[in-house]
Amino acid sequence: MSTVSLSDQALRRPRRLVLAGMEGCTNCAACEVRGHGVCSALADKELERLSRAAVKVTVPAGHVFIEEGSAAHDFFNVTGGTVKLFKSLPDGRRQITGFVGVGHFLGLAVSDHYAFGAESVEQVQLCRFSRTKLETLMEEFPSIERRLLAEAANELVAAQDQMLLLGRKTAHERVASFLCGRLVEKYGECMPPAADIFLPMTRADIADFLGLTVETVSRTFSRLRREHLIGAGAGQDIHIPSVSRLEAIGSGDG
Amino acid sequence: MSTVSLSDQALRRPRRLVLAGMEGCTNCAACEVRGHGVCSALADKELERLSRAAVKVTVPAGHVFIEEGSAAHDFFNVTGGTVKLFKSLPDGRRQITGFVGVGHFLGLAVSDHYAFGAESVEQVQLCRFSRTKLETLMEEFPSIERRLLAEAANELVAAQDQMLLLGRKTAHERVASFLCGRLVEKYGECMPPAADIFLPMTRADIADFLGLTVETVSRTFSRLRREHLIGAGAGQDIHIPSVSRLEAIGSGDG
DNA sequence: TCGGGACAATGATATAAATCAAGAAATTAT
DNA sequence: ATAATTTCTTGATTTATATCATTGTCCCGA
Repeated sequence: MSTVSLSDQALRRPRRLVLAGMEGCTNCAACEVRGHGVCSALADKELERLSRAAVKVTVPAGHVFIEEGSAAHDFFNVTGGTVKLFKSLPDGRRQITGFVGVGHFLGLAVSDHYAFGAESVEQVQLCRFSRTKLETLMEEFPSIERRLLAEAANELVAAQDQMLLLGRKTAHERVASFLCGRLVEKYGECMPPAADIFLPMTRADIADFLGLTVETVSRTFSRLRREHLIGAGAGQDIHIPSVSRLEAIGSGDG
Repeated sequence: MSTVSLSDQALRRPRRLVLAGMEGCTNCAACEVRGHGVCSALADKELERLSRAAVKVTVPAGHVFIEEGSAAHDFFNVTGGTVKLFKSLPDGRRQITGFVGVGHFLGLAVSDHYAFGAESVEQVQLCRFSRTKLETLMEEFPSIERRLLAEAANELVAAQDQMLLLGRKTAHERVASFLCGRLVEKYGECMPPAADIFLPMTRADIADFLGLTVETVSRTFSRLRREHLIGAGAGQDIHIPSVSRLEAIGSGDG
């Protein structure tokens, strides 16, 4: 049995998939049991092939493992930890385009160079495939392609939400949206009325994700605290007494 | 879904697609001739099937043909004109996530409701498919799936560029990036040293795309004119005397 | 040819967020 | 533990862009 395994959530990510026939696992026990993370949407034979083609890698916190603009040889599946994806301007301004967690694929580049950089936020586990191998596998097993299409469609929706945030929301709304996003990441569809979240990233990362400065992010957290929209405890652990109130703020209904 | 935007880095747009065997067109003469907009990456037999499954629709300028949040029954391919995709906040703030032109697919929704709205900028021709039919066709012809994956990957790159623009660029840089994006749309890889473009959208649309106000967009055009980065002629026809200088501004190297 | 309505440009002023500056916590190293 | 860093918070001030207000320009229909 191969020791290399794709993340458990790899194929269960998108709650509802784009197209018929992709309903697959959205947390299926089967995946858990098999321990390979690639869900029932893929046949066992395909799973075998994927697993054998992957190399497991561990990246310590704070390491850039995809350099912006470098040759795009590999394709990754996150099996542990959180990764930040970013783009930069020549003078150092930086935009984090997303935080991706367990189960996400990355490296679906358009050209033969990565259009973005990737850095580990915490210690991260990855499954690495060569892209040429992935192409071969896709030829053989179209279900992989379907899985990637579903992932891409989900990311596209997230990207559009983020564009609305960056283009039109206030700092207050941005931070609220961000916290709601983390809640979705943690709870998916079944959102509790109150919740706690852990933020592995720094204020600076949050600022670069929300198109703000560290100071504004910090001030906004303080304001949310003052308004009792988040609990008093500072730092990385955030208590949210009323998820719905926060959602209202984040979606501009505040 | 959203396309376009194509700022700075997006200059290395689609041309080369994600995966082997997807080289196909993004405006190929063949498509023009065939008149269905579905590119050469698809075999003739598949094209036949797609064409027969599609209904051709003409939408006059300024019509919303996808209502935000409405049930996602259909899937479209743009065969003429320009479409704007957008998301709104309850109080009317709006973000245009992309302008999409001939050859683009749209409606690759994640759920059974569209996450965005779509409105024609000019008179638009569309091929409409039912999504269920598309699913059937995809089962039969995996190359369609591959084509959609390529499109989605391209849009994702464009979306990341747009996030960098919205989160970190100045008004000056945003407008320059926007113009460069239109140039890429028109000329693709082979960019002339100087060029003219026609902007079918209003200043208000440009503002909603760039996360600015109409006034700022107008002022920025005036500034670019004053700096001789664009020609003196006002309105929708823009002359760009030095494409490379504009690109430098747009990519933050100004 | 004229007149009305949308679109665009420009000026004056307001403001949200950035920048500059300093101290307080938290983390890591010694 | 204690020192050295880094991260976070808060305050004072500046600034880029938004907002408000006005005028000019381009269409299109009568």
